[in-house]
Amino acid sequence: MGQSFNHQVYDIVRRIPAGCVATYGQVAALAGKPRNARMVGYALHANPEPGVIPCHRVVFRDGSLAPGFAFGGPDRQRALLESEGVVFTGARAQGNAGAEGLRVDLSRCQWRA
DNA sequence: AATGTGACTGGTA
DNA sequence: GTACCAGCCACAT
Repeated sequence: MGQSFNHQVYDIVRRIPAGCVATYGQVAALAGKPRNARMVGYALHANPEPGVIPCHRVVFRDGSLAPGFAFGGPDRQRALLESEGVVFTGARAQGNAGAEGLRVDLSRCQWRA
């Protein structure tokens, strides 16, 4: 049942509390596949229940956001997270989303199961 | 069945 | 500090 992983991802992301974020690798690990961080992103892209699954609370390991596939823009994602009380830092990240220039302060807002 | 791609990550330049 | 590259695993064509 390969769908289990997918379903697990949704279930895990769904229980991330507001004001906190989780990394793709973290969700993947909780789902039982620590190497499938990429698959997590893929699963969230499928997002069967938008509005129910807070995929905006899932970020890169460095705290940076997706380059441009999210909800209508990483700016939208950042606004949403800030609205929930997530703290951002004004530093740039790796070549992934440096254009956006902001990273979540994982030290303070990363979710713990 | 094989090749290419990717909402990732860690390591290196 | 940032930028780029290679490795990884599952899905799409």
